[in-house]
Amino acid sequence: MTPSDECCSPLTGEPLGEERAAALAPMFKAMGEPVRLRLLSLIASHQGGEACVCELTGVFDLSGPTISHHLKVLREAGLITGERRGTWVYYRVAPERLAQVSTLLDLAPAT
Amino acid sequence: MTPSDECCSPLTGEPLGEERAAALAPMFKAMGEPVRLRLLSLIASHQGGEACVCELTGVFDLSGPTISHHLKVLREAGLITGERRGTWVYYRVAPERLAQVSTLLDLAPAT
DNA sequence: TCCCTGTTTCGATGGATGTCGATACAGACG
DNA sequence: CGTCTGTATCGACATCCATCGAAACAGGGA
Repeated sequence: MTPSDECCSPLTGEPLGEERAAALAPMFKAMGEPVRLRLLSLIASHQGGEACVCELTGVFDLSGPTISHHLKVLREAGLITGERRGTWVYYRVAPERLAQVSTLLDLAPAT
Repeated sequence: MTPSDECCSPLTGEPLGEERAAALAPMFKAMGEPVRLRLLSLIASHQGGEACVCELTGVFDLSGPTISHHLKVLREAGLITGERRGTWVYYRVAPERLAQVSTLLDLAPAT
């Protein structure tokens, strides 16, 4: 499913339709795992806006395949993008997707 | 676990610590289920800022216990609060929690 | 070419989770 | 008090998911 949907009115606007909810949920689900949330944070806060997988694996007491799996989930949720440069693979966040979620949760500033 | 933690600097600020991530993940996990995301949206967008369970059950093709279970997950994640008034139970969102998440995902406006 | 390292995929497994029916609890009303 | 309705809990079950080791793939160098 291509997440090329236009953006999101806040939750408070109108009830989320079934399809919209089904499209948004995977993003939250991806961030709903502590390791993945930390991975996302590590990538987002990394200098240069990107982080090498080789730098991420060492942070956790988890096997390489497990880290790779979590990165795949984040990638398929559209939250990060990966690029191979030579031997190493670099990941960076997808800012528009994070902004989309942030906007969704923005309750009306002042009622 | 009391979610009385201080607020959140954006993801881009510094890497999320293990505890902070463990505290935040349940919120995302709760919203990572389409039915729960719609429930949250239904409550958030409902007139008066609160919604009766009796109005929520009919929206979905799911049993009462299942809806009750999802509301419990949202409640335990701190995203909604419930109050019984007579026969019916009313739920409303916890604005500060949603704002917390929204802020967390707010990437620095301009780098 | 062969090997070495970094990363991903595969297959298996134990534990978490969404769903249901049955049941229990809470409050209103005769 | 008994009963009816709305909501929550319980127990069970099927499915999903995080994790691992083994193996495959990618690229760089000897």
